[in-house]
Formats: sequence, C-alpha cells, structure tokens
Amino acid sequence: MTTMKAAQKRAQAKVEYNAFLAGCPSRQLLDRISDKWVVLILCALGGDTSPGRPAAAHADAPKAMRYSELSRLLAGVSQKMLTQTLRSLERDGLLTRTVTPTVPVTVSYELTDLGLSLHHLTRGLRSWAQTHMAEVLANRENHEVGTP
Amino acid sequence: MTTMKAAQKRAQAKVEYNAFLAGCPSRQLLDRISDKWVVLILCALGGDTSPGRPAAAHADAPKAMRYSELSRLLAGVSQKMLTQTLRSLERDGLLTRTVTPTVPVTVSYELTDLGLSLHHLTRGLRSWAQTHMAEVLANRENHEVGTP
DNA sequence: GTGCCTACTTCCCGACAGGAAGTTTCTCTC
DNA sequence: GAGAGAAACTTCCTGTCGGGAAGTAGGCAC
Repeated sequence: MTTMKAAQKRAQAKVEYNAFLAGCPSRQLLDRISDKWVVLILCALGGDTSPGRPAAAHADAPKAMRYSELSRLLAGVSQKMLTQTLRSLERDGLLTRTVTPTVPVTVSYELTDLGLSLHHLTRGLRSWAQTHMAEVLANRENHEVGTP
Repeated sequence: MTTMKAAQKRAQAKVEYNAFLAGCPSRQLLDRISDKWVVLILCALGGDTSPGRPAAAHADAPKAMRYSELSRLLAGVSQKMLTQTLRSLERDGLLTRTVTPTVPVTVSYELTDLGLSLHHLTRGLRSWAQTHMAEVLANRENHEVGTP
C-alpha cells in the first residue's frame, strides 16, 4: 500500500505560505487573465486590431465593439465562450456591457480604465508573439530534429 | 494549401501576422503563452519569487531551478502539467533543460534570452494582478448584488 | 534486501471547452 | 396574420484536457 510517511509530510509542507500559492488572491486573478480569450478580447477592445506592427506609436484608440463584431474578429471563439468570457470580464470591472434596445437588441462592450490598464500588457503579449514567432518556430523545428 | 495561386498568396501576405486569425502562427503562440502555468513558470524562473510586493523591481535575477523546486513553488500544479508545460517551453526555446547525472538525477531549468524577454511581460501581468486585485474584488461584489 | 530519493510516465476520471441547435423579441414581408 | 429574419444569447451533448494517484529507473542509506 501507500507508504504515507514522508510523502504526506512533504505534501503538507507544500501548502505553507507562498506567493505562488493557489489561495493567494493575486494568483486567482492571474489565472483569470492568463486566458487566451481574455487576452484577445482585451486586444480587440483596446483598438489593437491592425495586423501589421503594433510596435509603432499607434495610438491605441479603445473602441466599443458589438457582440457580433467581436465574434467575427476573434475567429475561432465559440459563442458560449465569448459570452462567458465577456461576462466574467464585466463582473471583474474590466469592461462595460451596454444594451441598446434598438430593433434587434444591440449590445456593445467597452473597456473601463481598469481594463485599459491591463490592455497595455496584453498588447505587449500580442506584440511579443508576433515579433518572436519566427524564432519560436525555428526552435520548434530544431527540437523535432534533436529528439527522435 | 498546396496549390495556391499568386492572387491568394498576395492576399495572405497582405494580412501579415495577425493574432486574431485562428490559423496564424502568432495566434497559436499567443494561445500557448496565455496559459496560467506558463506565466507562473516564467515568473518563477525569472526570479520573481518574492511573495509580498513585486512593486519594487529588485528581484530581477533569473535563476535556474530544479524540477522539485518548481513543483514546490508552484503549489497546485500537477506533476504531469509541470512536465508537459516545461517540455513545451523548452521546445519553443524559452528555457533550457539541463540534466546532471548525479546520484538521483538532477534536472534544472533556466530561461533563455527569449524566455527572459517574455518574462518581462509575465512579470507585468503578475504585478498587475497584485496591484488591481482589490479593485477587481470590489467590482465582483458589486456585480453579485446587481444580478440576483 | 527494503526503502527512498528525483524526475518523470501512465492510467483513470471528472470537469470544462467547443459545436450546433433552440430561444427571445422585435420588425418587415408576403 | 403567419412566417422569415436578425442579434445576442442559452442549452445540450460530446470530445478533449487537466488533476490525482500510482507506477518506473537506479543508485545509496540502513
């Protein structure tokens, strides 16, 4: 059977206080914003929609976007995930959801100041991904050769 | 994909690397780095291990860490996920894996320059999470009241 | 020999993401 | 006035993915 002598002691020692602990609130928040859809939504609402190079001082014009606009821009996102992610971001105060009771109801989402401050970081992530993509792809191929 | 007319090629070149497109490599890379374990591992290997306040940008010493050190620091990560994430990061050239054939074999991981450049961003994410945590929690409670 | 150490690997299962179809509420058309 | 249609979801089913725990190698301490 299981020898729970040192193993359990170790497991308990593991749960001592630590900045990277699951119980730390910052960890929970980090888990939330470390999500691919969150990053993409923030990039989209931050006005980071130009494909070329966001490195330039391309004034990030935060613009409100409708649900269908986001759905079209973030190719590959399911409607469920888009709704779910938007709701959680709204709940956390990163964006506002505005319903306009027009003919077919229109819903637009816009970043708050809080969301905007995080957008600067996600913009950096997207920029990094586009900048270092070739490097990463090269490393990936080298590794496939190196590990037969 | 194989038989591509010149017009199509030009159309694709026109779009450059856009992380919003599902098929774009930069999007795949963004998906990979937008992962909670990736962010935490990069923070750990970047030397961002001070629990209290990373506001002071002093703990910027990238240090090599062993598998068991990471496992202990990133409480909550399963061994499977840790191994899997480390391997993919190694494959992408973000960190190096060094095996030292000591008594029990010792494996240490260290950030490469590429991983270090990304670490600056993940550090920002962690810093943002800790800075705006209270704000987010307040918004969250307000919303629970607003949606019965 | 038995057990333990590190750094994994494998198996199983529950949870969650994705896809598609259904819902609601309006207006315009036939 | 019945039906189509449009926007923004919501619900259901299913496949995949992550977590937990047990198993593996192989040298050393007892």
